[in-house]
Amino acid sequence: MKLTFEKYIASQGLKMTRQRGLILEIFLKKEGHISPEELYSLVRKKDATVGRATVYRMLKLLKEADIAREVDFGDGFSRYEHKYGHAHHDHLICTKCGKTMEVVDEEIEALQEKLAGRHGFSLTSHEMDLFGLCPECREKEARVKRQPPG
Amino acid sequence: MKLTFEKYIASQGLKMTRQRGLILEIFLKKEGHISPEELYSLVRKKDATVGRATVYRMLKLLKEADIAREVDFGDGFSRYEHKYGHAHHDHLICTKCGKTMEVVDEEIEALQEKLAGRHGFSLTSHEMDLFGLCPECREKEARVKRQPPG
DNA sequence: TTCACTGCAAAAGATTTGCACCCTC
DNA sequence: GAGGGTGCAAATCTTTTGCAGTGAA
Repeated sequence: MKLTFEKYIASQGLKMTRQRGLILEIFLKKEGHISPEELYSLVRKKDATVGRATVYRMLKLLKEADIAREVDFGDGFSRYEHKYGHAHHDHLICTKCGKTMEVVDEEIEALQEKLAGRHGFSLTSHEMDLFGLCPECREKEARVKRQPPG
Repeated sequence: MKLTFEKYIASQGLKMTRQRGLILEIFLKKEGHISPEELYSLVRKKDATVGRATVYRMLKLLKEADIAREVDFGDGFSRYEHKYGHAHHDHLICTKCGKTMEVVDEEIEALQEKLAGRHGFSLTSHEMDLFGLCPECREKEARVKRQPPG
């Protein structure tokens, strides 16, 4: 993965730097998605001199190098996840506690292709986010109903 | 639809105003999605005294009244669409020309429920955006390949 | 008459950019 | 040594908010 990035960097006539190495390392360690701000704060813990702009610029680069994927839960800020050991997947998002799960359903994937095909589209990517209540929050909800406060 | 809004307004102890009437009217006329800025500029054409904040506040209200749905294509700004004659649907988006189509596939909808259920989630909503090339852009693409410029 | 509503301008919050200096290659 | 990279602060861009005046019920 690091190699992939170095190859990309070289192919574009760009340069490898201490900052890029550090950001990449931390980004790859993080499973699931991470916001630029979270990443920035993790990076700062290791090296407080790195600037916020560098993190943003690096994320853009990672996307171009096809190492990161940008996801958007529509809550006002972006998130990124690396593709290492992470094939494409969709998200189950709890609207109460914010927990997310990565899921894939091959049947759905296939139907998406068919659906697009029926309209003459050729698909390059998709994003599917399913919002609802996670098991824990459903349980809590049920408990509240049984015994209302007050 | 206008009635639905008026009912909602009344039920919340809010008031109907000239601005709200105008924004609602223009919003309902627009098929497909519209960004706050677009809506604002359409409204200004009819009444140049309406403020941008009023449009934003109205969109929030329309969402609460369950008349509008917010969609997010992850390009940095929000979009809204009304539900009048618009059942739930997903989107096919051309990454080249930006054209969008509304689509629904009952089979996919059903599988989404099943998928969520397998993980103990109860769904309240979802967003599915399929990105790719529309028929026209595919055709153009193919033509370019056959006869490269230069 | 009472509050909700409005426009404006300022504020907020995420992301980008201009610039002078730094450091790979 | 050349040219890309960096940090910082300022700039952008979308959306929200505070406020004093306005208007619906």
